[in-house]
Amino acid sequence: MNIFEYFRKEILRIIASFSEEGALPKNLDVSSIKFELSKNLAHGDLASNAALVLSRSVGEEPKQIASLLAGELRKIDHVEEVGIAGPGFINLTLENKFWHEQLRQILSIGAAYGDANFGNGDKVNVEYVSANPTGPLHIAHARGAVFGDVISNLLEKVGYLVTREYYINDAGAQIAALGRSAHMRYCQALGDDIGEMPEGLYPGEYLIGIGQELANLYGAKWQKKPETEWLNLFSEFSSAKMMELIRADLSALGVHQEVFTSEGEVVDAGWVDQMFNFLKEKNLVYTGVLSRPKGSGAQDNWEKRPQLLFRATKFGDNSDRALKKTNGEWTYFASDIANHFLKFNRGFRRMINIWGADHAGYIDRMKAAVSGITEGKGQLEVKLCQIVHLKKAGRPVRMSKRSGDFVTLRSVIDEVGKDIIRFIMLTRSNDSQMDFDLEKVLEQTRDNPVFYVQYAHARCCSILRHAGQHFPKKDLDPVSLAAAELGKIRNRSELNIIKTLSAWPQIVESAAISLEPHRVAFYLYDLASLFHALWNKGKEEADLKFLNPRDPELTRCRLALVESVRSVIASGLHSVGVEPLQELR
RNA sequence: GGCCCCGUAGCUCAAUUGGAUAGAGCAUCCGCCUUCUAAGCGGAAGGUUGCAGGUUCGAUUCCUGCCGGGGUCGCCA
Repeated sequence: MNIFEYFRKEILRIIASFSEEGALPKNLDVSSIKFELSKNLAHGDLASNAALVLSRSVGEEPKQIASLLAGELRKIDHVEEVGIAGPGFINLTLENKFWHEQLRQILSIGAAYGDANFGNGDKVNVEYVSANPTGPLHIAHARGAVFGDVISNLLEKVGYLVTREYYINDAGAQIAALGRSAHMRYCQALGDDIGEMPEGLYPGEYLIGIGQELANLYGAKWQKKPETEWLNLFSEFSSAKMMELIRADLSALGVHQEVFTSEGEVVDAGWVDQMFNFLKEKNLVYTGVLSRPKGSGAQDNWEKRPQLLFRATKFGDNSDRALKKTNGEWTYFASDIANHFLKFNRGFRRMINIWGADHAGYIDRMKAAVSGITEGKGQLEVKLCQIVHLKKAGRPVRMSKRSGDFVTLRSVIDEVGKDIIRFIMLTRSNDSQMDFDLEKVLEQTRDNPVFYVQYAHARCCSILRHAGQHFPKKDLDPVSLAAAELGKIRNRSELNIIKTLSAWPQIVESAAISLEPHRVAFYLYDLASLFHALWNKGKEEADLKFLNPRDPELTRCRLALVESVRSVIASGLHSVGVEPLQELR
């Protein structure tokens, strides 16, 4: 049980009974009342804003309400002290016994500690990466990949039924360009001198192998033929190959999506037509002319053109949006609406998309489309990941798309490993831009959070290994440690660690609700920091060492603490998809 | 020019979604290695949260207007 939830319920119960007696008004809005771990030790263990929140509707000073509530809070088990401070905060100090009991709980729940069930098994679709299969992934894709993946883990952890999804943009002009590029490489493999790759095609070396494969498969069959005869074949072949590559890269990053939806298949299955008919029926499409975009930019070739438009403005977008190109083809937007229409029909009312910051301008129209296509019953949330700048020793690593010369995600994985990439990607809020420095992330110092957290976990393991020399193995498993006489844990630093461990379920919950997985990374860093500090105290005060062969009872208490720290760090690392290390070498 | 994100300690970033004295790391200065891994720990110093208003018991957080940086702007995806 989440302790904050527990005390919240207690205070709500107290408020309700005062309402009943008439000491407080009835039907108070208590929704924003909460308990938190006190930031400042001088403020006790837990703090509540209850009196401040109620002040206005009750019509009394916060402090008066606080003292009314305080009298009852004092009667709750394990509450040692109730204080009123500042503008009217209620501070609880709890008996050590309460924290010992928390420790016992954490140990007996084990890896499931922090899990919750408020998702109620509701279906959520999380779509992320969704890069065009026109080339390998690079580091910015990794940010979205990790972000989406960890969001999914966290939502599962709190009880949602999550589907991780990748939407493959395997239709349209860019895929045709891929097919043409592959044809160039194919001709090259057959001995042609292709010279420079023409503007608009993909010059990257990754297509050379595909050209060779096509040459092996078909010989010279398509070498001199007109494009219309081979384009589809070449496009499909190479985009399929690219998807294999991308999936392998994702897998190397520890990202495994359950569903890969092909844009081409969505179109072929008629979902665009269905979507269009639906919108038409609801009078949400018309043929019209958009006004010229204002401001600078290369709009010199702009001219008035009637287009098939979706009434996005009806749902808050600031312009209606084109569904068909002037050549009669559906726009990307149209097939993306169809994709969301399909998702909704697959039973997802809640859809979460993770996009790169360059798609920010697309959010309003897509949300508008989802509102339209689901008649307001579906909900789309879009989270953006800001740009990642790849660096090496502080210097930018230049990536030129024109030459096709860029650092692939795969090469970064090979260089630093997936765990480091995953963790580093969570050391910034998704709204902040970030630098990814290939050298700094490998440093084994305190300013490398991955290392620092791993080191804490390894330290716990090391202590437990050493303990094995003094205790039989069966006495060291979490369950038997939970049975230890924990009353000997009295030191402030130790109790602080238990308090921090008690906040873990709340961290998971808030990270899942706000879709902000970086909170987990910061929490793990803080927990690791407390643990390292305690470890070091053992050097100054020998009786704070975890292992004390002369006092087996005390040692078992300490080991209980160590094991619970290990367990929560491991659980947090698993949530972010990082393998906890037993030892660092 | 419109829209979106960012602006917090010298630097890189947090801040439990409106809470108390705004916190970490790096860099600077001062301490700590016969150890359960010093790959670490403790302490000091560092702030008008870009600027100006507003909302209220209370604003880094919400609103308005500016300033600066980034992104994006009919048929590309």
